Amino acid sequence: MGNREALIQGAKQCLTERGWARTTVRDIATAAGVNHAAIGYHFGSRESLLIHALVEAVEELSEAVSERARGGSPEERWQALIDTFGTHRPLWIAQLEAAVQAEHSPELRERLALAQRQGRAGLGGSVPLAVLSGLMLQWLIDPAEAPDGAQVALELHAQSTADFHARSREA
Amino acid sequence: MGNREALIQGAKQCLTERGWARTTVRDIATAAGVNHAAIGYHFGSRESLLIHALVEAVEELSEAVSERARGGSPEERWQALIDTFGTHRPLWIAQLEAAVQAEHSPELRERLALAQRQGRAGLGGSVPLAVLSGLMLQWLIDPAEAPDGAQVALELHAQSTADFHARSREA
DNA sequence: ATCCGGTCAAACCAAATGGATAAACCTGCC
DNA sequence: GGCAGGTTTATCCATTTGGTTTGACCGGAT
Repeated sequence: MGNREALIQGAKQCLTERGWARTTVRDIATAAGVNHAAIGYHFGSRESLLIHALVEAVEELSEAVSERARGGSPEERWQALIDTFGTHRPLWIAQLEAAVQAEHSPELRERLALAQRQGRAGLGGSVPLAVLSGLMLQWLIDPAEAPDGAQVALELHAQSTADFHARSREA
Repeated sequence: MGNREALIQGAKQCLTERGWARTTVRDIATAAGVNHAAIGYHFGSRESLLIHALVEAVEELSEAVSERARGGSPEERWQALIDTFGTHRPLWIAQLEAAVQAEHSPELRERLALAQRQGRAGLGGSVPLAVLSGLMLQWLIDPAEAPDGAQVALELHAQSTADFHARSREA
């Protein structure tokens, strides 16, 4: 593995362990087992490297999610997706960090917008994608209170009923 | 307004304009019209101030959301909630930043977990909360592609039908 | 063997950063 | 007036930071 690849790996590791704000060029270089001057050589700047790392992580996550988006009952599918919060935790954290940094980097925002369109296509709508990323937020903050696949499937099913009730109440 | 309050306001402003990673003590002090030594005096450290600011923002957002979570048809309610992405954009950005920083601050995570429980109660379940925060992510990254209230209500309703189809396909 | 482009690392640097210090500044009270 | 409390500011400081420079290194082509 060349230094360039090692740096991206190290950056991904630092992003999940310390987050963008707390990651220094020396942290990344140490994690990668490389001199920190290599960052300037290969990427020009710390920010550029971090964005590269985030983009790569987001793409990996996209793939992992789309693999689990099809097959089985809704409950099973939701559970499989929810399980990725644990199995792919670093990628999900990167995804979250990417969303934050996208507010300050048009390039990153563009990449995320693309991944989002793919996500909508893979999951079959804006709402399933919203549910998935929203559940991720809940799971990261308080896994004990986050719902499982059965609960999600149940609530989604109950939603149309609730809607109906709300409509009639409104009349 | 005392310096302490001014600092929290300035911190909130910096958090939305530059994000946690790019906000320095001097940025905050300038935004607040205050000497940056006041941060040490009132909060002890930059991090402590930023966390205070995030917590305050999250609480403001909680309130704004719960005000709009009731009344009207589902479509109207969803639209009212989606509208807050624009009207309360700074607070939503703070919420997102808070979720990221919660990974590195147990205190902040605790506060967010509380707000999350309130959110579930106010919106009537884990899934509505997930939908709302997931939509926020979509809207921040690509407002043009994010769905409106009608679309969300429609997809939510269609969800149970889709579930049914999936179940029968599975058999 | 030598040259050469690309890669790497040790040392260096200026600037920025978070925080500490200590002196001024109020404001209410005796 | 003058004292005492908390508050605010100007200034200082050590450290960290991102980035650059310079020379070594390496593999392949000549």
